[in-house]
Amino acid sequence: MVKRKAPDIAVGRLPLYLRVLNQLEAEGRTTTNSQEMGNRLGLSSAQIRKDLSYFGGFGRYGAGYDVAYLRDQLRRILNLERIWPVALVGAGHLGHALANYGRFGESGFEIAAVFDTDPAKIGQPLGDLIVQDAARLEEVIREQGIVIAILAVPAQAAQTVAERLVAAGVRAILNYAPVRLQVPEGVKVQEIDPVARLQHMAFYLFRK
Amino acid sequence: MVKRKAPDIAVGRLPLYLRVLNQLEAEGRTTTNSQEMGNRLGLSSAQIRKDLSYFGGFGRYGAGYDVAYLRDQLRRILNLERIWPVALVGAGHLGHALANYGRFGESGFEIAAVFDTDPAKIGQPLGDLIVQDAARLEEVIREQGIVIAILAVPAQAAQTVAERLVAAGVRAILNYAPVRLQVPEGVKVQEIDPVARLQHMAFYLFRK
DNA sequence: TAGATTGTTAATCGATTAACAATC
DNA sequence: TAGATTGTTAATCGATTAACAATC
Repeated sequence: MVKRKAPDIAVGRLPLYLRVLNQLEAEGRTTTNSQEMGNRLGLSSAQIRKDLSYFGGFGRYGAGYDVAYLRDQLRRILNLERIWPVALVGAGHLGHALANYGRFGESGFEIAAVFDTDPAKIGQPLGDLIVQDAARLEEVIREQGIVIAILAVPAQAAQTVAERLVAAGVRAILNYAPVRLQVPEGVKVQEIDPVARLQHMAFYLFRK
Repeated sequence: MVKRKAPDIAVGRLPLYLRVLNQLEAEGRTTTNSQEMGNRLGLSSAQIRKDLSYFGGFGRYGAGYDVAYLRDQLRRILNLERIWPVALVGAGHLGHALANYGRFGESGFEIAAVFDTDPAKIGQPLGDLIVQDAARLEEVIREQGIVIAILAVPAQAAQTVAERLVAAGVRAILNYAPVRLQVPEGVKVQEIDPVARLQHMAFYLFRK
């Protein structure tokens, strides 16, 4: 039986499963099952079993899943067995929050370089790093073999910076600018737009 | 012909359409069409026309859409003709970035109160506001008639705070904590988890 | 009128769920 | 073995797209 390629939407849920497994482990739990994981995430148990089945069989019939084992498997599948160095572009308020975000390290990522164009910011410390001149973006990214970037620059600068990142070898961009980036085939982009999320929810609020 | 209720996934794209219309307007454009909007968002023109059709007919046959008119209609549909006061819980690095985020005001939202439990933070200024004791959460939220909150607290505090928010009248939560909140029917939650997004993209990166 | 683009229908595609045989 | 839960299939559900009549 040939296994169908996992749809992107299923891949996108794997990090949630990983998150739940980490939580379970922190609670001292050693086994779980698709029903319990589903409850914690508001998903059906069938969906969880189906998503996992794209990648293999990780459970034991009648007994569920070993928390540590499934967690390790998901980390392997998601390419998280190494620490990915990440370039952060933009050292404004958001850049500061991201540079100080404690969860990257334990999750497989590490901010390895921070850039800005503002002369007042260049040279200043940010977390463990020093803000570098964005003019040196390509150079530093190539030197450090960075393939993941976080874009925290103003909307009007985002597309240009994205193109420079891609030219320098970046293949995944977490984009905080409210712009749909145009990138070549093979480059992944995920957009984070809190305003769009708030507006989405506002639709359901009662008019007062 | 009875109009089918708009699916949530279509509602969630309306803010993107609104964003594009604002951009077009900033560029001085007065008309557009579904093809152009689709190009800018990486969506098909059919999808845009279909999404809009759940709410009415906003275009002109042969001529496309009037930018300002469609923008106004989307603002009306999304309940953005008023400024929604928003409670921000958590005055850490992320809270600071959010309190200083310039885009809320022009988008229909305004951070109206900031809370934290840390005595070192309570009383300190944050943007135009003063950080208040989280003990007074319910009181302030009720007083100000706040129904939208942004949760920027540590994961282990998130569920408890969410319950207090809901009890105080909040009906929409933008959740930055890496936890799937359990909330009653009728309360909307949107989760923002940059780590999950990075992990999603890491799946597609070449193993090195 | 000719040309263009909407709004809508129907077809297609893909994702979720229900159900259950497999199996520990 | 009895009980439990997986992994997988097939059915269902829902979203997207193609196509085109409507219409300015």
